[in-house]
Amino acid sequence: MVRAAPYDREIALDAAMSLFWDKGYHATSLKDLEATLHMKPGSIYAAFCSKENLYLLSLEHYFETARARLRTQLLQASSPLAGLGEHLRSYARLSQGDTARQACMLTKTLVDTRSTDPLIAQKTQEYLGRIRSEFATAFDRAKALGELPADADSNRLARRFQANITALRFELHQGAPQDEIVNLADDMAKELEQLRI
Amino acid sequence: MVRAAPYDREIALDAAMSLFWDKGYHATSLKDLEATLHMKPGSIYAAFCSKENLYLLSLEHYFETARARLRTQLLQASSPLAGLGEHLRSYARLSQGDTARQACMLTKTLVDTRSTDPLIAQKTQEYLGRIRSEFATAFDRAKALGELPADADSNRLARRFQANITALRFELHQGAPQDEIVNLADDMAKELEQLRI
DNA sequence: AAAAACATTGAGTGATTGCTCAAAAACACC
DNA sequence: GGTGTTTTTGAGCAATCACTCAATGTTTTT
Repeated sequence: MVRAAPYDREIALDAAMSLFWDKGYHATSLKDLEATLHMKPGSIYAAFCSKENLYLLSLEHYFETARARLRTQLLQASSPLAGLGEHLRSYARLSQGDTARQACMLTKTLVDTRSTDPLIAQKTQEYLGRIRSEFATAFDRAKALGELPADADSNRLARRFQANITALRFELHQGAPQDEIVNLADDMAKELEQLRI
Repeated sequence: MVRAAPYDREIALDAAMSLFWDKGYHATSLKDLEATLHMKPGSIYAAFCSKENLYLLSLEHYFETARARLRTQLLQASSPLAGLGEHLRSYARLSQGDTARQACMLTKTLVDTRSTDPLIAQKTQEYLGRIRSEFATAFDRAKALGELPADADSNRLARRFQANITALRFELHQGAPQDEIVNLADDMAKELEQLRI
């Protein structure tokens, strides 16, 4: 009998994340995970304790990745507002093929677990809040740099911005035609740029 | 043995809708349905064929109800744009308690079934499209009445409007504080009213 | 090279899944 | 009140669920 290569925690976690992101918590079975992670049930439980815990770890992995991507995107931009606008429009450029990855995993998770898995739902709310505060920080920087009026409400703008992204990504997930997605992202980006002065 | 009262199809369907809306398709078991509908498995299958079919019927019931509510709301308003604005703000007035009913069932369904139940997902997309065309019709009426410029793009506005509602309801579902919800609805409504001329 | 420590295996656990169907109960008609 | 139809019942089906563990294989330590 050939022994499988020792599992790589990072690779396994990334694969689990993809699967969960695609199918959701409840619709993903251990059989699915065994196949995707190339691990037997015993190994999965030795490494990750439970399906719920594996989901929590996958979710954390998603959050860390998403936040890192956002931060580099904001740092590379010519200004905070430009960075946020670029972030918005970058979703409109996503390939239409990869339907599973188009809606935010945090959004999908909250919908899937809000009334069945308090622990997962709570963690998800926390992550959403932390992403939102990244947006708020960007708006704060915009104020400090004179891109926004000094009396702008960063938290309110952050909530509005996050709501826009949620909606845009849901439209992607829904399968809206590419040109309508681009229009939608344009409308949202214009709204953002109108704040500038 | 006491025989149960003959089931009332409308009442049962409404109860099923509530349960599915709350827990989602995958997380709802037949045991749950039996308890909620006060029906034994045999009766459920005699009346509704399968869990999937019961879900489809519940979804249809949701759609009909939601559309009817929207239509009366639009008819009662002083103008199309005013009606749409009122529709938006009415979500912000929803009680914070009823977390399950705050996100749109169509939204939740699509997230839950997109990559596992093509039939349900497809029907959901259809219903979302039909709601969107209700919005588009309202924007058309606004144009006809001179509330909007003649060159306004009704379909584009409808998509944007629906995206806003999706986002607003998700924030409700997420548990955002009441005052922030009101602010968000205000931002969206103002955006709508800025179109007027 | 032997022993101790660790990782992986996969058949198998009891519970639960969506669902069936023969029997029984309630109804409609005469 | 008897007969035939319709509806409801609930024990129980095969399949699947999340999960366990003794056995086995692979390293590390000595």
